[in-house]
Amino acid sequence: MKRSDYIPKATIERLPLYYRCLEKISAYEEDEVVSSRELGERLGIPPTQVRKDLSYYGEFGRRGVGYHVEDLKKSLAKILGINKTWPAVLVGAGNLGRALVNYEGFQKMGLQITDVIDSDLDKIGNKVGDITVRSSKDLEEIVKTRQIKIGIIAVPASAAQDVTDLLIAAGIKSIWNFAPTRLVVPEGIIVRNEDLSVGITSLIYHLTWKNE
Amino acid sequence: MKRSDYIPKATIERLPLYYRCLEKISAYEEDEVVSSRELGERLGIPPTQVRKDLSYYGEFGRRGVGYHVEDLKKSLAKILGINKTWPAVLVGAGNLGRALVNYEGFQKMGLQITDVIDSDLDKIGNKVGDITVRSSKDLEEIVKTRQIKIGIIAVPASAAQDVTDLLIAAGIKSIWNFAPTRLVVPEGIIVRNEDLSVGITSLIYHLTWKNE
DNA sequence: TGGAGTTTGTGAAAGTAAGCATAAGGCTTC
DNA sequence: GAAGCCTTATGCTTACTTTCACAAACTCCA
Repeated sequence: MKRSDYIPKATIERLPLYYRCLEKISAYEEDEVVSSRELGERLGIPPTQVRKDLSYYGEFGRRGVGYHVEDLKKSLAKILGINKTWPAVLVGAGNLGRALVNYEGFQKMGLQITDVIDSDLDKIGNKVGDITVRSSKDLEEIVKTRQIKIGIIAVPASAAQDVTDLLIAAGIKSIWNFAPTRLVVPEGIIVRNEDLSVGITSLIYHLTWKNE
Repeated sequence: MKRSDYIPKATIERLPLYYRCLEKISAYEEDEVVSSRELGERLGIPPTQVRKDLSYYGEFGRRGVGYHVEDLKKSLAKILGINKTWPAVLVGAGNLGRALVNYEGFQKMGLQITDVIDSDLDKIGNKVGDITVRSSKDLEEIVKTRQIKIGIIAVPASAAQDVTDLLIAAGIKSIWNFAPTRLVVPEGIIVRNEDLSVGITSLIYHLTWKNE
């Protein structure tokens, strides 16, 4: 697949939006074709931006016509790597952990949380959705047998670095971190921080300064 | 308070990180002063970036010395608007809603979820943390009496627009949206989307393309 | 007091991302 | 099959963000 040498980070953040929008169109509309204008309107993104983003990966549209919904959806799935299912292990069976396990939207994006780990002896053995909570002693075996590459951290900030080290020792390649702290990881490990406090703080900031 | 005419969006996203880092230093270290170099190192941000970000709002440091931890913390709290407490109403008492209510980190950032709304009759009357779930019929009264400006949407995408309209009708000024959909709102209403699927998809993308 | 060593604040330069303008292809109608 | 109207793809321009470079201010020590 074509792929330009340099692709803006912001473009990569928009691709999932395009994908999800196409899925919606595919499910609820009978249009076979969609224009960059319409796609953009639905997402609040200028049409030139939509086209430029897609152009980094090839020519998916037909001039004078638009983009074929199903084809573009498939292409985007392949670009994003969500044309296959990625098993993942989640650490932390608290409220947030349970919310993540039960969140329906992830399945569609290729994420499948297959295992849940917690250090709390009271929680081990309990069910979270269909999954039985296990001890971190089992982590390495779980990662190996399922060939898991993604670890999800949903523990308090104070425990996050220890969990990170455990995950990496077990062979994890990438970490989705919900703890509000910066993780130290070896070269080559991908970390994505999902810091909810930043979101609310930036909202409060805008509320505070709105009329000045 | 000084504030430059134009401030990069990215700067505003970093301010909460500085604030939280200062809080940690203030709580666990005895240093009274911190340099932009150290602050940056702890967060993985270049020191010049730290200084530039702060400089949009004034001169907080002393040359040759650094920044006084407590003073800078106070200044940032004021800049971010988190020197006061912001009451908020959350709609959607599902797993995610419960996780948000019980998340400890928000309190420190000025957010206090005071009320929870759900349309599910089975959930109304139940407790989420210390809060009793109420019907959307009570929304307007809740918002008025508590002078709530922030609404949090933790319902499925299909219900999100209806909830948005309700919140705005009740007098809400800003929305923190966890539903994976774009909300249509009148001029002047602030919306912040917290789209978890984007995070995991971008992680999978990087995992997919890592070695090419 | 003065010189060496720090560290901030900021204008200027470099690097990144978005938006514009236009060429090229495609459909429809007469 | 040609004119008119769409829509994509993309080089170029404009706008935004980060990084650099250095003056200014402070500390410490001889």
